[in-house]
Amino acid sequence: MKEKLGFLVRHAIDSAVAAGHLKPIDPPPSMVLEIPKIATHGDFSTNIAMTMAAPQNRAPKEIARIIIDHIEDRDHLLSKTDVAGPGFINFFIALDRWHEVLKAVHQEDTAYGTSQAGLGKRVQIEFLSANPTGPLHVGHGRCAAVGDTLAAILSATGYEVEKEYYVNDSGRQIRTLGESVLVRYQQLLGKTIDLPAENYQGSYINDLARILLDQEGEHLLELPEEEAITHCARFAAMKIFEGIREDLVAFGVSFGHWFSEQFLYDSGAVQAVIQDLKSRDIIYEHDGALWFRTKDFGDEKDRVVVRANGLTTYFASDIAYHKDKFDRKFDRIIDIWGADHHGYVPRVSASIRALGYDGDRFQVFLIQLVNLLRGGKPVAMSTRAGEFVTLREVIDEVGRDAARFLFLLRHYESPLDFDLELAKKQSNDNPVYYVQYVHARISNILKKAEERGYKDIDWHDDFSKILTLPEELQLIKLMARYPEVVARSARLMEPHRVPFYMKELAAAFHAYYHDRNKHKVVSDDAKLSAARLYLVSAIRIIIKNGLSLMGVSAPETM
RNA sequence: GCGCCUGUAGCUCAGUUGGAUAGAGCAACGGACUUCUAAUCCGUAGGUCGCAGGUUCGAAUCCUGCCAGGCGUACCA
Repeated sequence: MKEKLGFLVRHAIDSAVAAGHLKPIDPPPSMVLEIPKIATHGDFSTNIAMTMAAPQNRAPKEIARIIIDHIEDRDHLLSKTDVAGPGFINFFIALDRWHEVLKAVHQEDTAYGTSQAGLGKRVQIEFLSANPTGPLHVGHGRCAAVGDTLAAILSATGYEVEKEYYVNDSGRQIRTLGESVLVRYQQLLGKTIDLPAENYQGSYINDLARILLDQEGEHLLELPEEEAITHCARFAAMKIFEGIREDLVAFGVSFGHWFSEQFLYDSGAVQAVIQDLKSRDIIYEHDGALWFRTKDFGDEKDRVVVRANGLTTYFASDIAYHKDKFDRKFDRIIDIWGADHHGYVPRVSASIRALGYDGDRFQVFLIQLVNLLRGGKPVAMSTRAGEFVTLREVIDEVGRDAARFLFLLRHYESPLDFDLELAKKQSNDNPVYYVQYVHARISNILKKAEERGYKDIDWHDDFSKILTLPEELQLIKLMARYPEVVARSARLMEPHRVPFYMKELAAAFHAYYHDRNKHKVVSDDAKLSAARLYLVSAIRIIIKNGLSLMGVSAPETM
């Protein structure tokens, strides 16, 4: 709808210029068409006459009038056009043109809302990538929900999307994990050793030690310490990783690729990239360590890649990792990190530029932290002390649908308060059910309608003459906006726009549904019933599509 | 100190790339179930958009400086 109108206006400006009524414009003015807040200002409005006023050296209202005079509305899209305020042009869409939206929704069905902006482009989105040193917690849940939904939204706008999880299965934190498990293992066998404070303290370490003991017996005691630690580390990381994968299944998140950090070492990729950069003097030696000249590429200082003790830093493998991503030829590479990693962005960007890649293709989105509450009171969380609420506990307690919806309901740049009590409530506080209820209600209407003989209703041109109530028109206009909501959500990488739109559509439907005396969907009037059934089933399609982007189910009954 | 994020109704938050009269939900108050599902709806009330300047036809939105909160600022991950 908006595109058609945009075409009309651009065409009008061109013909006004051709007729000599306006000066040629270079570059052509950017078109902002928007839906006014106030209904009496029309279905769409544009400020284009005002932005053209200065370069044209004419009054905005005068320009607006000229543009309107040159609109050639051959398809009778518009019922009225006028100039208002300081120079807005307000457009009123002809009533019967709106109803075609319903036809489009039904025809496109699960594809309604998809678009082509990303067609032919490959995007990789890496998210979550939690270390296999402990179970997923609530904060991970937010990253998972946001990443997964962004992937779905990008996919809906035509991109070929690859979701990847980077597994930090190497390095110091894995060794620490091994040490922690070994100590607990030894304790189980009666040895009196304390768990060092820098080790992982969580009770899941005890559980892992117990499983290890049950499965393999006491033989680890006889191994040299290094070997025992390595063995424990492998065992624990594998077990924890299995758990993470199970949690992700329960949360409805899937990855196309799992990328191992260890692989970057085993394949020699890390050493190779270090050698290469060293030969180009981008990596240099100082105080016995190897430093990357990140400062020359926008970071505030140079960063260590290999420490004086010979161990590589996390940054070293990340350089090789991002090189690998670029070598896989994606048009866009997106990293989604927790906001506590934001200080890390400049050095990774620096390394990408230092390697000669196009830094514009790389974007990092930082997800702000989650504050877990219960009944308004903060729940203490500390990974190191092992006090945290796991994602699994949240899924078990509030359900996957509620958890995902609530994680998505906030702009990712805002910290999120996640209240467990609120998430469980089946009331107005909890928008998940509010939206899902629409799907259930409409499903029920369709079931009832079928019992009365209304089935598989097709579009009929009469519908535009039947569905004329203001509420019905309002619903249709709302439905017309859906594709743009998805497109905008993808363009701005802001998934929260989808649930907000869903709430709005749900509210409009509930209000419509509730006034049954005025507009009951299924009645004795066959034509009216058919038209309204067509209307509500279109709403159901959009609700289902939107929820599907969020990974939230659309129940038939509640 | 420096960097990133945030600041809008009592609370939790939206706000269409700078538009016309500031928007929801919750909480509060008053109403609606003989119904296609009340997990719903209708109404009332609630605002110095953190503060101060600036940019222009026009600012919650952009710029500058403050104030407050969160996070970060390792030869940690």
